[in-house]
Amino acid sequence: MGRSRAGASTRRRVLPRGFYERDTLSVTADLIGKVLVHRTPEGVTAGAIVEAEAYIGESDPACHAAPGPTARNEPLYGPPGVAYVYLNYGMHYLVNAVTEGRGHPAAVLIRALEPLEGLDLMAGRRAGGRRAIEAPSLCRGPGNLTRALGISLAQNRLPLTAPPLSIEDWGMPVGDVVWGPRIGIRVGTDRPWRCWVPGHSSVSGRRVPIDGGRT
DNA sequence: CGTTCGATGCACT
DNA sequence: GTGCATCGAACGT
Repeated sequence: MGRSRAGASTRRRVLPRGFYERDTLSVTADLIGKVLVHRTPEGVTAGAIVEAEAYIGESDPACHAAPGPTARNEPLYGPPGVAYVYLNYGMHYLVNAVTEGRGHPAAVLIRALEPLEGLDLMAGRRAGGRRAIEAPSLCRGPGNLTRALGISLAQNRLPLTAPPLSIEDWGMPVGDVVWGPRIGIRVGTDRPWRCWVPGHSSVSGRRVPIDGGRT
């Protein structure tokens, strides 16, 4: 047993299906600090979740289950612990973790990661002939993180409880999280179901809450 | 700083 | 045909 790294725990536990088989707001909060990992032939990319949103049930107008069962949202009605990926605005893939189960369609949208592993690969996938992307921006925003990790419709319905796509506990220290309204949606903005690490440089949207940001 | 707006594919009405 | 769970360039203040 090589104790490889100094400091942080080296134990890496893949979250089991039972983790997701709970009320969605609890899962959302508990996903903060967990690590989304994608293992591909190109290499491994991974990042700690620092921002997520809950979408809960057919009564949530912003949830894809709002219209009832359709071809696209079918994964929401399936077992929890599965990836729900879809194409938005014709160009961005968004990844969710399906929760609850038992015919109760709900999911957590992963909105931002703190890059931990495979930063060069992320940068290569993000590159678009523009200037170099700073590390905190590589996985800032739901469309950006899927691109950085190489997640597309090919990963839709994959279990998150085993490679190649998994969410793991790497023993990352987690401080306080805060809640606020979900962003980027036209309906259901009244529900404070967005959860994030306050002040984190990889969180999307306006990251300086109230006090005014200094410097 | 701030806001506006085009890109681009497809699920759903 | 309409409208997105987005992003970033372009422009205004």
